Amino acid sequence: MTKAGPAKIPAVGVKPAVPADYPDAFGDEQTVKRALSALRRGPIRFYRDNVIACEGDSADYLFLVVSGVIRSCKTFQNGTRSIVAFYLPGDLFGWTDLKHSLSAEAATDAVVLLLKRSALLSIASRENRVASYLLAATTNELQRAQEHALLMSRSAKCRVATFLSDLWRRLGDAKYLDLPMSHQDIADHLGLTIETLSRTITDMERSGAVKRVSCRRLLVKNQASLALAID
Amino acid sequence: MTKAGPAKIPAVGVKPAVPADYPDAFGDEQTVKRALSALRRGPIRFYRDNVIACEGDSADYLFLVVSGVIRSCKTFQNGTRSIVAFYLPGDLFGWTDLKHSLSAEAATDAVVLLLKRSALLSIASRENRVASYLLAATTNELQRAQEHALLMSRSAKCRVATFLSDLWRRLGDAKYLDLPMSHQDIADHLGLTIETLSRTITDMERSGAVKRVSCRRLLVKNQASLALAID
DNA sequence: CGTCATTTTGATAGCACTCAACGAAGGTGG
DNA sequence: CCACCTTCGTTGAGTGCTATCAAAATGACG
Repeated sequence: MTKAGPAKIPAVGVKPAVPADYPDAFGDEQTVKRALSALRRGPIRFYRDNVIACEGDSADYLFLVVSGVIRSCKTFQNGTRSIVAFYLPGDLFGWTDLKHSLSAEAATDAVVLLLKRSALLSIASRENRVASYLLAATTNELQRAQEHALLMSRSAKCRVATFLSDLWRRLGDAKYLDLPMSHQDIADHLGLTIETLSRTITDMERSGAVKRVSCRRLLVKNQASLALAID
Repeated sequence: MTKAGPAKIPAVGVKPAVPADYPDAFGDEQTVKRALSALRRGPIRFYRDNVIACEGDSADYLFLVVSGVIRSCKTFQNGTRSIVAFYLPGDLFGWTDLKHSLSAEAATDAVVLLLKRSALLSIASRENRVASYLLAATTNELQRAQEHALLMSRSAKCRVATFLSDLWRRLGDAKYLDLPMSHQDIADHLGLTIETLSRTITDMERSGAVKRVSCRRLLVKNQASLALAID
C-alpha cells in the first residue's frame, strides 16, 4: 500500500532525550550509549502507517527513534483517533506498566531501535547513570504529556500555534518548517478536524505569521505573532 | 480566609502510588518506607487554597499526600486556570526538571510530606528498590497524564463520566461519591465551565446514571450507564 | 436570620464540527 | 507524455456543542 522510500539504514545516533542541562543524567553519556548498544535489537525499518506496537501488547521493549516520526495513538470505538505524542529522532518512548496503553505507529517511514525493557532495568540497577537517565527521560516525557493536556483545553488557534512553534524548535529552527506528518495526524494530535486545522493556518497566513510555501512546507514569517497566539 | 478543620495530624501512611501488580516496585516496600522516613520533612498542614509550590520554584522537594486533595495547576495570562491533576492520599508527585512547571495548591485542607529530591535520588542510587519505585511512580503518573490528555479531546459528557468514575474508584468505591473538591476545580480539570459541568450532571441524573444526594455527594445508581457515556 | 460563596438553571452567542464540493499533488497505465 | 485515478488538502454553508452572561436557588456559617 504505502510506497517505500530508499531502504538504507542510517547510522545509529543516540541524541539525548532529555535537556542537556539536566544535572543527573549528565556527565558520562558514553556509559549510557555503551549500555544501550549492548541490548539493542534492530535498527528496524518501518514504512508509513506500519504498526510498531499495539495497544494491549505486553511492553517488553522500549523504543528509540533513529529516523522518521512515530505517533503514539489510541483509536476509540466510534472510530475517532487521538494521537498523544509524536516522537522524533533521539526520543526514547514506550514507558508503561506491563502493557502498552497506546499503539505506536510510523507517521513517516522510520527507523526504530528496540531496547529490551528487562535488560535495560537490569543494567539500570547496576549503573546509576543509566537509572538516572531513565528517570530523567520519563520525567521529561511526563512534563511533555502534562503540557499537552494543558494545550488541549485551549483554543484551536493557540493549539496550532503552539504545535507549530514546538515542532519548529524540535526540528532545529530551520529556515522552513517542513511538516513531516499529515494534516490528519496533526489534527488528531490537537483534537481538531483537518478542516479546522486548515482554516486556522489560513487565518495565521492572513495575519502574516506564516506563509504556505507548499502544502507541507511553511515559512515562519513572524515568530512573534506566532507566539502571540499562544497563551 | 478559609476555615480550618481540626488540626490533628494523621499518622503517616505510605500507600503505594503504583499498582500493586507492578513487578519491579514490588517486593520489599518496607525498604522504601524506611528510606523515605529518613529524609522527610513535615508532615505539613495546608489549608484549602494554600499554595504548596509555585510555578517556577526550584523543584527541591517531591510531595507525598498524607490527607486531603492537592491540585496541580497553571494559570494563564488571561486568567484562565487549568488543573492538570488531583493528587489523593498516597500519591507522590512533583516530578520535574529543575523547576516546577506547575503550581501545587491544596484543593481541600490537606497534610503533605515533603521529600528532599536530591536525598531521594542519592538513596535511589544505592538502593535499587527505591530507584525502581521512583521509576514506577513516574511511569504511572506519565500514564495518567496521557490518559488525561486523551480525555480532553472528548465530549463534555464523556469527560465528566470518566472523571466521576475514576474518582469513585480512587476513593475506594464507597456507597456515595463525595466530591472532595469544588465544582470549579473539577471544571478547570476537565476544561469545561462550571455551568457545563452542572448541566452534564443534570443530564446524567435525568438518564438515571447518578442521583444528587446533595451538592457534593452523588449516588452512583447505574454504573453501567456511567460507563456507557465513556467512549 | 442575613450574608456570602457556591451551585443550578435559562437565554443567547460563538467556535469548532459536519457535510459537501473543489483543487492540488503524486502515482499509474496507456 | 498525457489522461486518469487516488489521496490529501482547502474552502464554503449550515448545525451543534459548549461558553458567556444573567439570575435564581441552595447551602455554609456567623
